[in-house]
Amino acid sequence: MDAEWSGDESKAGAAGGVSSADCPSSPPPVSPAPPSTSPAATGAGRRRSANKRVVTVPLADVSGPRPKGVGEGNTPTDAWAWRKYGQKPIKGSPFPRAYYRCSSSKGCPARKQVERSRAEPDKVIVTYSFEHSHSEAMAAARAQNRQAPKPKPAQPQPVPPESPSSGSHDVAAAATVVCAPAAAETEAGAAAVEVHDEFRWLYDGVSVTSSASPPDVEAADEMLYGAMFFGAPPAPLPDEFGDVGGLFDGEGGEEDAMFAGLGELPECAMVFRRHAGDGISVAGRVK
DNA sequence: CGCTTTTGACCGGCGC
DNA sequence: GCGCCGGTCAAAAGCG
Repeated sequence: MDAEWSGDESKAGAAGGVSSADCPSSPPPVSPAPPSTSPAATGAGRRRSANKRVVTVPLADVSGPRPKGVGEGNTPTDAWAWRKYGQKPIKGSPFPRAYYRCSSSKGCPARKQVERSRAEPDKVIVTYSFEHSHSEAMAAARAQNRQAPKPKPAQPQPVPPESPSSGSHDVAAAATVVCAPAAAETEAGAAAVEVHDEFRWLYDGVSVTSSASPPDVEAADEMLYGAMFFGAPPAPLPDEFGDVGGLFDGEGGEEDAMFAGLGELPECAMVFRRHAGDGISVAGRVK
């Protein structure tokens, strides 16, 4: 497939070379986000040759499932608890990039970078590095325990982050998930407001407003992540999202217009997962 | 009290 | 060999 593999060369990674046009059922009328054009992108991203998953998600989505007490760590909608450990302005990009580490487990090597897409400010590029060395349930429990009291009963996590066969972590699979802004609305909901506050660094000029149903949001979340981490495309994403799309049409004045202009792309989450046979050990810095 | 966020500095890698 | 950039660590402050 056309997964953006930044295994050895993490260039495209955050540079923006992410395939923002992979939606099966949503022909992105939006500019396919010109990959190149980023000066830094070319010469940048050379460090850490670990495989990474590049995920493009709507800004709102990214900040949706975040109650409040939680830091932006939980940004990119997932059941894991993330802790921000750094933020840096990236050359060639008007938006800074935030660095997160998994705080669910102490020795979890999982990391992720969050940055807004240059091409599409309404989307954020989340780059995941390394897999979690613990089960999602654990993280979820932890996360919920302190941040989101949201009752997440059903939803049998398909499979733990661990690899299907190896059952190990380290292994980094690269996946490119492209979601339309519509999803954003879904998750946005009330979170959008908070998002704006906590994600101002991401928004940086982009106002997000919309209303959605939490349940749907979570669903989208699970699905999105399920695909990303479990490599198992949950189910009819387009369908679910399609429905969702219709949910947020009673609000979001500017946002709505904005997204509408984008082409109200339905929700799509393409996942290109791959296995990195080579054992990528956490290149920890021996300081 | 514990955890997370924020900001600055340092280190390492890559390109020229 | 030098410079540039990205990535990570560390310390301090704030909040729940």
